[in-house]
Amino acid sequence: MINKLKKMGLKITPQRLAILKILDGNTSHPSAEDIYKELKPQFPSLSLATVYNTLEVLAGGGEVQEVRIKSDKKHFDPNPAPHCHFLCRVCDNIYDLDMWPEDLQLPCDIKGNLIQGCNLYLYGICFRCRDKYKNGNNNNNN
Amino acid sequence: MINKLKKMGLKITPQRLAILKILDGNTSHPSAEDIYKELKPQFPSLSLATVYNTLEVLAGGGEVQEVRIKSDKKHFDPNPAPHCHFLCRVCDNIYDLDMWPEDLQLPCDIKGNLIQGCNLYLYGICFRCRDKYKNGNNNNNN
DNA sequence: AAGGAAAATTATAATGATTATAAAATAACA
DNA sequence: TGTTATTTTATAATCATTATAATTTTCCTT
Ligand SMILES: [Mn+2]
Ligand SMILES: [Mn+2]
Ligand SMILES: [Zn+2]
Ligand SMILES: [Zn+2]
Repeated sequence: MINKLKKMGLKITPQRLAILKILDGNTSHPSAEDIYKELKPQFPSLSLATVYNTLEVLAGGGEVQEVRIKSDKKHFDPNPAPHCHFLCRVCDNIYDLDMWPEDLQLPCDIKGNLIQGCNLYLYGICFRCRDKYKNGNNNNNN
Repeated sequence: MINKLKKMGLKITPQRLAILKILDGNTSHPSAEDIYKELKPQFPSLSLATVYNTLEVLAGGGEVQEVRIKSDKKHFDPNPAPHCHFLCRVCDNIYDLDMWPEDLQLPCDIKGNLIQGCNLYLYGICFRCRDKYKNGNNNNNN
């Protein structure tokens, strides 16, 4: 955790450690504001700009990846490896999906173009929301 | 062209026809502002809001697709079929790439999730820009 | 062809996520 | 412990997109 910051030549600060701690192993793909709201109680002086700055530098260093599956807001993923993201249009959650086109290993060459990065975004209805509909609307437990 | 509008129950206006004409067969993936700037000389009264409204209704009707390969701006594509987009980090152009994962035909089911839509975005250096570098910087014709 | 309702266009303001700025605080090194 | 570069913070600015409301236009009916 601390190593990630040192590796990038960044100073260790409580704010950065807290942000990294939230991200570590997190598969919920939080936005900058999500992280800010989660930390604000423990860090009353925390600034949203600090969260943005930290996420930007982590992304620039390849330690986290930006997920731009929604049109209005960026989300962040501590797993920097290219993998498939799925947005459920019903519950609005972003999920990892364990599928990746075999013929797309980076970096690669496609018709003379050098492919260095890739995003695969899927949209639909997650199995949880499908199940809810399947069970009918007679029991309205959202 | 006119049929697309009628099919969607929209009124035929000069502005909409002009926007559709620009889009027809266009593979440059223009933004709303690109289209606005191109039309403004011929339509001095044209409002940017009209361009946005038209693109939104066309996208909603499945006649064009939004391309969100850049983080700051939406681009539009008259080809509504899912296909692969590639952003060159050098020239900043968006290109179509003729590749699509075999195992991803829509709609489909992945682990219980219903997949209805998909975006595949690639990033790198296009063959044109690679050629320029290959030929060295001694002839500086950008 | 003229009238009129509904829809579209326009100018303009509002929104909201993100980025920039500059002063104050802090981390890390000697 | 002191010094300096970095970071945090509060705040303002940016800018693509969306909302609003008045004006204009389409298009169906007469
Ligand atoms: Mn993920
Ligand atoms: Mn395209
Ligand atoms: Zn869901
Ligand atoms: Zn290029």
